[in-house]
Amino acid sequence: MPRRGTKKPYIPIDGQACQVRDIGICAPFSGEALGALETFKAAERMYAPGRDFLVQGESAGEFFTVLDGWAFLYELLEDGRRQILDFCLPGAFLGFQPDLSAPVTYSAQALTDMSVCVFPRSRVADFVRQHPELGLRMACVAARDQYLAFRHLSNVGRRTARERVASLLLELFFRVRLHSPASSGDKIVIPLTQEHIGDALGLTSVHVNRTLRQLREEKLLTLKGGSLQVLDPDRLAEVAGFESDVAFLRH
Amino acid sequence: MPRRGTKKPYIPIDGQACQVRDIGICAPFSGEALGALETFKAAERMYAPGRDFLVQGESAGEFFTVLDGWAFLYELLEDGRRQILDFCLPGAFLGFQPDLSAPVTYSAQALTDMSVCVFPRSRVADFVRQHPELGLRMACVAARDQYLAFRHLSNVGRRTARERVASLLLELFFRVRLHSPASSGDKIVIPLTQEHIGDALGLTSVHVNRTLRQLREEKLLTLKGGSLQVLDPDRLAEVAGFESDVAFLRH
DNA sequence: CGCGATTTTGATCAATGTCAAAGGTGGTGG
DNA sequence: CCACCACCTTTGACATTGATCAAAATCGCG
Repeated sequence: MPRRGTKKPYIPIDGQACQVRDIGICAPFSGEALGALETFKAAERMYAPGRDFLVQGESAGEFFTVLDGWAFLYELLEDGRRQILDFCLPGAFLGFQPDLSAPVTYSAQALTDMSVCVFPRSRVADFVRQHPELGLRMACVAARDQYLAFRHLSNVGRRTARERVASLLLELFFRVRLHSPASSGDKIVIPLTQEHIGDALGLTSVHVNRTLRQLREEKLLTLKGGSLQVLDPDRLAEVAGFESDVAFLRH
Repeated sequence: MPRRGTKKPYIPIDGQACQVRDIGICAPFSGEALGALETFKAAERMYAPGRDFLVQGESAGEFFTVLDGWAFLYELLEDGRRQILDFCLPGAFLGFQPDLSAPVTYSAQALTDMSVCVFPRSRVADFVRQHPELGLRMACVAARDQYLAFRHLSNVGRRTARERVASLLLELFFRVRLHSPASSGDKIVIPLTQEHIGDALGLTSVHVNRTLRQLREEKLLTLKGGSLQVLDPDRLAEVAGFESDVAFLRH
């Protein structure tokens, strides 16, 4: 939803306008505050697919907003089992934690080429004191992320494989379409392997494969070569067990 | 850990000092700001066990800090399956969400008699503008809660029943002991049924029962009549798959 | 003492994991 | 342009975990 008809004061960043101004941590700012926020920002950076740009157990000293591309957060158990905690799309805010000097508790890996906006942890407290809006905004974003994490937990804890797969794919479908004005067809680009999907849902990739085949045979969706086509959103939503409201559209 | 040797300026609330001053949302405040915070607070309230004080789908208009007692957050699927999202102990902060007028996305139920501190959602934005510390504090608490939710997700998604049960009980064991100066023995009060445990871990209560029996037979713990005794914390931690660091002790 | 809720146990079943191997696919260097 | 390679997908046979159903034992409490 575009905010009131005001012309948004885009800040040129390295020569181009910020693409996530309206959905990221900076959304509530304008005018002078936006300029100040610009001084808070430490850098802009790019990562290649497969790159771990946050590593569980290491201290990071910075946090991020995703400007472009996909990433995911994950946790690794000692024996190699992996749980994907969240998929991060443009606008996502990650790496912030209460104890700013402590090691981070999860890893983050790029799925595609991506660019991020980097903020230094050290100055966040000072900056929030000067610009209270930012603290509130961070709390709000964190609350929304908590909601997503809770939904994710319900899926994994209390739904069947079929429901989980349908639910995840449909959620990503909506999240992607919401912020890419181009694609409003039934097809989106989704840079995940079946193993990613399994690791997000607490399933093996083999079982994800079988489940996808089933959904394909029922003409609900196609997932092939990084491209997801949702053939019957309504029926798929039913399978996923979504209630009528689609509150998560807010991302 | 007590903050520097300063005498903490306890606010008398309805005649008694706040028990969660150091761990709740109010921790960073003192002096005049603390007085202001007091004016932000709307009420103090008590709930009996079993009482749903937040209901999924309804608008609440307020959020809470737990002063005393236990509660849990949960989500209900249409067919009655329940996922417990989090157990709330004194100091927990719940009910805050980005869109302050939207319906809440989860329910909250008291497990014991409990008392909560109530804040009005409507005034939070104004209040944060006046007291930026609060925004930062809320963001920090939210970040910590996200960490707990992520751990929970990893447990449910990628661990066996045995590991999940060990992990949850050990975590609660530490969380309880951390804030109740009295109990430093190997026994804590834990007001959960096996069904609660199952609903938190994505298991049936029957299977929780069998798993508990196994752990009991291995002399790792006892859970009986609302009382948990941890007989061998080290071996239990091994079963739970905890890495050496016990970062969650921060709650 | 009796009742509802909870725990415990057994027998059986279904969902999902494991292991293994055969296709696909895209990218890279010769 | 082809061949090869790494990685991903697909499928089959079988194993295992945890679910389901059902009933008995126990507990807390009025």
